[in-house]
Amino acid sequence: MGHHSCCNQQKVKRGLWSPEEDEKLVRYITTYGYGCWSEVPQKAGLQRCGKSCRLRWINYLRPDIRRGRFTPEEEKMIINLHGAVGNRWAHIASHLPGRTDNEIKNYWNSWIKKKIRKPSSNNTRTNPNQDSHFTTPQIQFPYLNISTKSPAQDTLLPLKPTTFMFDIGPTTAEAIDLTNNTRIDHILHENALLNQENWHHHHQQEMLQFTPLMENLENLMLPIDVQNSGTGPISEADCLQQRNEMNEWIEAQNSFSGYFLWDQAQGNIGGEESSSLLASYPSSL
DNA sequence: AACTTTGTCAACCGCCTACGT
DNA sequence: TACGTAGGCGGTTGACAAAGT
Repeated sequence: MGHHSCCNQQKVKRGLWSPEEDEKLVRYITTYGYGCWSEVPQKAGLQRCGKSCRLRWINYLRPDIRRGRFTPEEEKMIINLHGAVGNRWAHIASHLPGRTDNEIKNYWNSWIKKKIRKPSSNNTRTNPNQDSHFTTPQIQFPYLNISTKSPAQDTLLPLKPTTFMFDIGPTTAEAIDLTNNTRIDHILHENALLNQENWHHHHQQEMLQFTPLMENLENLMLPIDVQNSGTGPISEADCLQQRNEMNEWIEAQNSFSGYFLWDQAQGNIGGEESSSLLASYPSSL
């Protein structure tokens, strides 16, 4: 009773892992890989449940894990992403190579505790909302409410209006080189794949990574949204077109001041269609 | 030095979803 | 369709260490 459903067997060990157990798990995984975690304990000679093995591997033993303090860049990333997507730790972790959801969650929770304990002392931010639950500044741009679908359409159509979903991916923001089209290619390609297979998992976070000249944004966004709204998965050709339009637009700009987290789904939660710009990084608004 | 409080973080719990039967 | 299982996820716990008294 009280034991996890996967761990019903009598002699299942729990608690901290010993170095011997770690060694067994590492040896097994590096030799045979992991297809089915529930088989791993028996095959690796461990008195653990598969879930425990999985967790130990993912959070501690896998070779590409990154340990130690978060860098300032990582901290910024966490704060901004949390402002956009909330407690979706796995999602946030996917943007920080080598970091685990657990680690980020722990970091965030202890950071929150510190902030609560020391309210507003050494707080350099200007937005008073941030101390409540550390959202990034919420700035509404009503003229960018471009979704025109009804809630019914929302459930019927597999594809939300796309806007541009610029997911910064596994690299840090600094790695984005706007003079280099390769990065843009990658992002748009990722966008295409997501729209075909996985859109609903990612729709909450959309990034606009260009200068916030709103009239230009509006000009740019509207046609593309209309074009792709409810028409099914975006093709590679559409992505190429998006890229070309975007490149033209980028070239027309004189400066780049950051990227922006764009949460189009937010308004849909309450049944009201709206979009909001949630955060900017690294520039301030 | 002894004890208490606070902080950190690995690991667990229970819920959820996907998938197979 | 209903059910069972595996794995992914976020919330939470608790062991241990560090800091404070």
